[in-house]
Amino acid sequence: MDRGIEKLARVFKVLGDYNRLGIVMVISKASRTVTDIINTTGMSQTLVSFHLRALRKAKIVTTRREGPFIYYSLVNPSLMDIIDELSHAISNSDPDKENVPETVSSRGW
Amino acid sequence: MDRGIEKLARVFKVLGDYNRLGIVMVISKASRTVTDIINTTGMSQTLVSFHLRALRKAKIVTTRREGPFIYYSLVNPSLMDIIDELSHAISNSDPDKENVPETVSSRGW
DNA sequence: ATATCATATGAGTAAGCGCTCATATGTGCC
DNA sequence: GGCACATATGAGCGCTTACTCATATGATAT
Repeated sequence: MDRGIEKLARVFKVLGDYNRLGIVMVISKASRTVTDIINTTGMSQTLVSFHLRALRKAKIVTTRREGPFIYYSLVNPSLMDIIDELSHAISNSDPDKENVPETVSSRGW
Repeated sequence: MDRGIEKLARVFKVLGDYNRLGIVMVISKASRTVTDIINTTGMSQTLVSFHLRALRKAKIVTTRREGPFIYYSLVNPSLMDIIDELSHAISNSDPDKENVPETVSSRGW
């Protein structure tokens, strides 16, 4: 069992969830409060907290407390670039959708 | 539900398995026979086939038949670069291992 | 101290996932 | 055709995962 690959696979797995990926995108530009994430994504408080725990455990996000608020941000901001690259890579290589592929980072988040 | 993100999450999820990630790495340099993959990874034939199905369905790999052999290769070879980038990104950003982090692509595969 | 807002946690559940076993399909050779 | 090799497939099973509910913790203000 290669430890490096195992760890890498774990990061992929954590990112391999629609809601979690959404959270990562929300906090990718700037650090965000949990309430921010709740409002932007529309998920329930508990669900957001649940996924944030997974992202914390995988060391993908960090927290900074500021009064009653907790700000979440990416441990490594370049992660978002990698996500974007992957997004491009997959939209280039499957032609079974006819509309122009929307880049992930082109949304309002 | 954003379709682009959903699809991206699905690719992440498929890559988020130790065995599958191993297969991707095996075939990343050059296309490989199923038997090659079996021998290189040490997995059982059924298990390799099982994971190859998932990788096919996610359009991460393609096949080319040559006689009785089926060669598997990455649909988009740049995927391996992205995997490597992510590998570096995570090994840079957690200092709780003291030994020099081994790059994924530095193994013999 | 109590109330309120912000966030986290533990238990429970249903669905999904990884794996194995047995078997099927496909290809080339005799 | 029949055999050997290469690969795929369907069913079944246990473990993990995503989610919700209820509740707990932490911070601030009154």
